[in-house]
Parts: sequence; C-alpha cells; structure tokens
Amino acid sequence: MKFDTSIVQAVFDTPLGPVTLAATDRGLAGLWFADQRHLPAALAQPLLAAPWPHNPHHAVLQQAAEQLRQYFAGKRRHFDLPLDVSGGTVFQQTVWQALLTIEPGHTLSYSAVSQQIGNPTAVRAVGAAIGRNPISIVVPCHRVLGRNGSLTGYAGGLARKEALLRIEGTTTPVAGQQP
Amino acid sequence: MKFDTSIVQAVFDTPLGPVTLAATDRGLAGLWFADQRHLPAALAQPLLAAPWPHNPHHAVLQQAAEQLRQYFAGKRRHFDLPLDVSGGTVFQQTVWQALLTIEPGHTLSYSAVSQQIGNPTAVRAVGAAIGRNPISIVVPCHRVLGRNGSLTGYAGGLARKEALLRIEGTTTPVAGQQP
DNA sequence: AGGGGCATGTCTGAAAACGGCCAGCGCCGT
DNA sequence: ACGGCGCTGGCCGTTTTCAGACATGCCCCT
Repeated sequence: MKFDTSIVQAVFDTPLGPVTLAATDRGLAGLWFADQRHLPAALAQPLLAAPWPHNPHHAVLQQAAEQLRQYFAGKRRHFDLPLDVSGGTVFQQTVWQALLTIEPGHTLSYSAVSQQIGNPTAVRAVGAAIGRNPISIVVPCHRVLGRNGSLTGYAGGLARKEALLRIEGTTTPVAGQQP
Repeated sequence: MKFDTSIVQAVFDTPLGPVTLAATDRGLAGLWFADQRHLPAALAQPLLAAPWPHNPHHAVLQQAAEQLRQYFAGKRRHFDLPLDVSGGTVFQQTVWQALLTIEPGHTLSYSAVSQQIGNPTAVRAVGAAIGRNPISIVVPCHRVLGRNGSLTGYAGGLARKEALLRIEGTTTPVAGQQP
C-alpha cells in the first residue's frame, strides 16, 4: 500500500541527448538518459507526462534545467540544488554522498571511494552502488575511474562518461587520482 | 523511491475486540484485528499512533467508526464508504471487488467466486487472495465458505467469522449458497 | 607479466513452496 | 445401496528462497 507522492518529471535536451529530470517536494530526485541502464524503477513509473506549468515542483526542475544548460555551455562547474536521494539503501546513499565530495576536474578510484566511506573491502559493492546512482551528472558518478585510469563503465555509456570528463576539463583521465 | 502518503490510523473497539482502521486520501484502506494474520505490511508500518483530531482524513475514519458501531448494534447491514483498495495485485483487487457483491445474509463458495471473476480453475489462488483482504468486515471476506458449507478459514480466527455471520443473520451457515 | 581467487552489498531471474479449495475415489458402518 | 469420512492429486497466484552477476582491485602464484 505504497503511494507515490507527487513526482514531477520533465525531459530536457542536452548535447549528450535528452535527459529526464524528476523531482519530489524535497528536491531533485532523478536525472537519467533515456537509454541508460538501471533506471530507478519507482521514479520511471509515473512517466505519464506531467505537464510543465502549474505544479509545485516546477521550481526545482527549472533550476536544474537552467544549471544544466550552463554546465554544458562551460559556464558552470558546481550544481546548487536541493537533492532528494531518499531512495536506495543506506549503503547506496553513503556512496552517493561520497561522490558529491569529488570536485570537478578531479577523479577518484573505486577503491578510494571505498576507503572514504570506511568500508575499504567493499570495492565491488561500491561499483554496483555507483551504477545505480539515480541523479547522473549532478551526483558525479562519472568522476570515478578504475585504479589504472580506465573508464570501466557508465550507465549512460562510456562515450558520455568521457564527454562529461572532457567538459569538466579533466586533464588526465588516465591518471587523475590522488596518492 | 516510494513515499507513503499520509496514512491515518486509529483504533476502534468492537465486540470482537479492537480493530485498527487506516485511511488514505482516497478512502478507507485497511481494517484489521490486532491479532490477525497477514496484516497488510505497508499499512501496518506507520503505527506511530496518529492523533485522532486535526487531520485531513478524519472524516473517513469517523464515518467508518460510526458505521461499524451501527453494524455491531444490528442497525446497519451495508457499509457506505469510499474505499481505497489500490494495494494488492490486479488479481487480488478483482477478487476483493467480487466480494463486495455478496449481500449480507448470503454466502458464496470459493469456487463460486472463482467462476464469478472468470477464472474458474483458480480456486485455490482465490482463497489465498481472500485471505489477504485488507479491509475486514467492510469487504465481506467472511461471507465465503467452503463448498460444503464449512467455515474453512479466516484471518481473524474462525470464531470471529462465525460471529460476523451470526450478526448478519445468515440462517444456514452450512448450506447458504445458490445453485 | 599475467592469471586466478576472493571480498561485499544489492539486484534479478528462476524455481520451489505455500496456501482460507475441491472433485474423485475407496472404505467403512448402517 | 447409501451416505459420510478421509486421503490424493491437480489447480493457480503469490511469496519466499537461492544462485549468479555486477561500472573492482588486491594478493598470491606461476
């Protein structure tokens, strides 16, 4: 007997293809490419084309869209939005929080993230959790590379991952992690 | 990413023991005995004692309570309430809908219900579905007996099932089904 | 160098078990 | 003969369980 509260969605065009944005009353809750893997099921559910105007979450979606526009234009590096990551398990939320600390232009390895969350042996689980990141781009899961600098994987496709890194001016996508 | 909308609950005393009522903004969603089996998990969750007064669903709960009072006093046979059976599977909802067509004082067999929903061989599945009825009494799952008139089962206990039938003046609890 | 094993949390798909049943038989006592 | 009783087997949606698969990387071994 679960009911989705009002989840408002909208599609936004980017140079990397159209993305769907979803917001709850607590903030931006989702951002995904139409063809990506692991769509957050509960979010993707109410795809019944919520109308843009006249709804309480209009604000967050519009903010997000505007900031995305600036981001892809190279005029913004940090996002400033209320986020709602209440979905997912505790472990996943911990991982996603850790991703938010990675600055644009920098990258981290999966193992580094594991250590940062205090669970150094759960490297593989971290990878799985990152793959389920519901808010692409804003929660920068694309800034996590393999220990050897390989792109390894991305729900939206490796091409997009590389493109995002390039946009952020990540100089050494093959060796950009700290000691 | 599921959010429970406001589910309001309240406990109400009946001659058969206290029952918990739950309502959403769409209507009465649950009615169960404290010690019954198969409590609707998602409903039982917010048991955090919602205060009676000052809440938007007050109306439905109060209506339900009043009608229950009348029912147990023998002054009411039909319930007139908005119901929210959005929980459960399609099959279950179909079965529950069928139960609403059984008049007080009458009974049906499990196989008769199966036929009524157009799935005559799913007798056993019907039994399982009836057992998960989230709104006891109002959705009259107690009016379904075995083909031979035996009580067979009841989530709240057979004693309560028999008591309910007696209240409704069911004359032949051992042979009250139509041809 | 290069290959194989292992740790870790979550998700997914398949398979099995489980019921608020009922009809068909055989067995028994009238 | 006849009726009641109990066992057996098939029916079907849901729930539970379980075995693998991952957006990795270290260690140990050849």
